[in-house]
Amino acid sequence: MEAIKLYNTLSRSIESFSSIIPGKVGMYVCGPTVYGPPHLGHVRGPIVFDVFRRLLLKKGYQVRFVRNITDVGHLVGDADEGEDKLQKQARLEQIEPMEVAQAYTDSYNWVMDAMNVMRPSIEPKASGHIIEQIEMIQSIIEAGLAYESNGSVYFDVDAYQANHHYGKLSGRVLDDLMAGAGNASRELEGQSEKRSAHDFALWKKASPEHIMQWSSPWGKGFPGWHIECSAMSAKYLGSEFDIHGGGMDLLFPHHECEIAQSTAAHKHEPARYWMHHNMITINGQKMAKSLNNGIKVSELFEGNHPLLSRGFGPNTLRFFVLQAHYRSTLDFSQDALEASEKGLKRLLEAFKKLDELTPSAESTLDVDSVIRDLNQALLEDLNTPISIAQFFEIAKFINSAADNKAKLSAVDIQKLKDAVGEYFEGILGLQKTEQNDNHEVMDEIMQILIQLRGEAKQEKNYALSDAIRNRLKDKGIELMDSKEGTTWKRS
RNA sequence: GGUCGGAUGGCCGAGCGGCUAGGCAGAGGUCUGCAAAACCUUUUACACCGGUUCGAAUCCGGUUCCGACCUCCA
Repeated sequence: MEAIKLYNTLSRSIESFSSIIPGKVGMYVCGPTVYGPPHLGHVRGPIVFDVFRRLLLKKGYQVRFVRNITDVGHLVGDADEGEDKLQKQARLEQIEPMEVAQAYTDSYNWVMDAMNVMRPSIEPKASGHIIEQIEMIQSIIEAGLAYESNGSVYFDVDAYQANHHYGKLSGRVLDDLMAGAGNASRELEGQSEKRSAHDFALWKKASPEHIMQWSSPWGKGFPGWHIECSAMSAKYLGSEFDIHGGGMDLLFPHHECEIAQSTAAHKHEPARYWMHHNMITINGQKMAKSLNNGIKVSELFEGNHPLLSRGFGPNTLRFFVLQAHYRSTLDFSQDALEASEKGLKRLLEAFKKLDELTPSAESTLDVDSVIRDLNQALLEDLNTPISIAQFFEIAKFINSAADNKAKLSAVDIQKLKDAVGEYFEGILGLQKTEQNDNHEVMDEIMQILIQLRGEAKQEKNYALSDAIRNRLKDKGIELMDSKEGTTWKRS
């Protein structure tokens, strides 16, 4: 089996990957909190980890890929202290919290499907694993590393610190955290119940008006902010599994807390490799709700956003994401999207010619080395931009051969076809055809037809103008004339 | 304030000690009824100041900017 190298946040270095059980990989990725429509930031992680999963599969591993849905427990900012995000949204929309969660889960998965991200092997919901979370909290209490206080349960960081290193993943030092805590003006709810400011909640007591609450040994409440991932990863992948992935913004406190909780409950660390992808930025800043600079995926697809003059398809978005290395920030702009779209189009046009090439007796191009580099790049910490660069080499080969400026043998042509199938489609997960259900582009086309038909009408060439209208109608598009002009719609 | 990361040509983005990254845009050419596509050629780089080295975008030190995390976040 070829060696896969990946950057492990735990060691801050690139390591050779080896699985706990030979040939099998357990992978857990933090999924979305489903309280809002999917935005651009939701897109990068799933794509990156999807490519890594596909790489593992292609290299012969059996992979169990778990990605959770968080539908409970997270609190909103200080403006809405103590109120569950889902509850808040539900109140606004006058529907059940679970209905909100379901709707956003569906739209999230719709986006994932559109981007050709494989569905997880298991997609556990936090709300469906309350018992597991309670059990895990109990074992942490039994280990003497958590305490109950006024109906809530907190993780005792100081007690844990006696025998473990809280902060080993993120490189935090407890004293620094204290220094930082003094700086934070915001007073979190229940701070006085804690023995120490850096203790974090495993279970939170719910106020009576709190809709989402469950019975527990400590009274009615809801699980803490980090316990779900620990409980669900252990349930489906075992208390020790291979890879845990997520965004860099989750490194601290979320993943740090996961390590502490799991270690407290299971006496050993949960994951061997921690993978973190970097953020998508816009004008150099990450997209965040607090900055109000997020772009919804639907807005991107439709071009319905102040920063966009037109829409871009999901395949383009996936390509755009993979043109940057996953550990670098990726700056979003219309220009960057356009460059990706054009580049992708060039690749797809070249691939189409693959079937029409007339083979030569021998090749004048080194197909093997390009494919070798392509494979090597993916094995080296998932260097997708380099692997894509090799596909541009391949496109150049194909185009040159099509122009009779180079020769490719039948064997090499087949190798290129296989590379497109195995790597471009199989691992990078890119589609060979961009389904252009793009309203902006469609509308531009329609405006041209409408204008031509208008000119025909001016010349009283009604045979032609009617022919245009009738033939469009046959294709399911209706033209409607009015004083203000002609509009169109799908009938 | 603490911790960590980054500054690459008009834009996006690789590289991390010597060898063209790549894409988009720009320029010239070939082809072409015109366009487009394609092909060939080509212009713009490594924030700044020192140091190590035969050789540095790449290593070390300093400076200046920018960002992430410390709070829900992908």
